[in-house]
Amino acid sequence: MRKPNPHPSIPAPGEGKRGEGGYLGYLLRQAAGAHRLRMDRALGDLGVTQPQFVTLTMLAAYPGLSNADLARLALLTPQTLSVIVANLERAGSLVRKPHAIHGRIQHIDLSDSGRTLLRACRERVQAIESELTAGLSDAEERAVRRWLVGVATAATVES
Amino acid sequence: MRKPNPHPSIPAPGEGKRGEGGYLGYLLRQAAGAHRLRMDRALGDLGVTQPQFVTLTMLAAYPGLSNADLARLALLTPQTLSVIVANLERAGSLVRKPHAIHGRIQHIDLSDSGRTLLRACRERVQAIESELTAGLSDAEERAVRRWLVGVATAATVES
DNA sequence: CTTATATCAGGTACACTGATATTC
DNA sequence: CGAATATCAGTGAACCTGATATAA
Repeated sequence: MRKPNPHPSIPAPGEGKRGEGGYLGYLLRQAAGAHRLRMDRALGDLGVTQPQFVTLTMLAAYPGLSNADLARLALLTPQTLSVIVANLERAGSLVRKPHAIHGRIQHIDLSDSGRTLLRACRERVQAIESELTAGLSDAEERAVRRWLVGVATAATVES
Repeated sequence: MRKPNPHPSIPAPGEGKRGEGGYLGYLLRQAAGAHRLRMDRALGDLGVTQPQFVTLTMLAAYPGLSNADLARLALLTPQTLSVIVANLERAGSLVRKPHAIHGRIQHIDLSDSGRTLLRACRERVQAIESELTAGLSDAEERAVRRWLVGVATAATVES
């Protein structure tokens, strides 16, 4: 039992009845977990988590989004995302404008320090990103992207 | 919240400088999150989470693994996995044999109810699995699998 | 002494449901 | 009233690091 796994190369259990490789969902989870780990390591000393990085990136691309908007984009509940936003606000990375003229909507924007922080994050993430695409042909990368988007949106459709 | 989401189609922010679609890691996280959500919904009333399902599946494929073994396979720390194992043990889905003859290794096996539970989980997961591969040609599925495995193992190699 | 195992202790971010208040 | 927003309260599984004890 000591070395049941000289190099698991991820066994991916599951009856490969009609297929070959076992659960695709298992591989998806495995890959996402590994990626999350690398991101945590890369961004850890900046005090930024993966969900926080996503949120910062969203806000950089679409300034002034509301909590609810962000939750929809991230496919999370507003309550969940409000925690992430609160943590980022506590760190001074973003600013909420209670303003909104009408409604109780709170528009959220990156602060200057938030923008600086995001730039620092991007530098580190770039290296990881490049490795993700390394070894993929253009056609393969397109297929992978299309598949990922499909999986992400499929869950959105039903409900 | 009923249908707040006509269909964002996941913007995937990130400067598409040299590429087109933005962060691949973002899409990966998005897809994994959506998949986790679907799994939670499908397995929720069985009281099983995705990590627990993975662990059960592992044990079915490789009975008698230790906590440390499982942690390595799942790319997690032993402490993290021990929590998952503890939850499964509390539910009576698995049995730990303090035995081990030598060492303090605790061999873990599915209980009868654990096996029954796993069967029930599989039925529900099958549907989700099929949807994952739907719309993929054989070549594309191979590419996706290869990519996922690569991403998962890349993090393993370094350290 | 070194390595691997298990486990205790502590901490945190994430993610959920449920209930409430506000505003259009 | 209905719909969308925000937010409070509570719960819990999953992650982590660090320290400890035991055994090969």
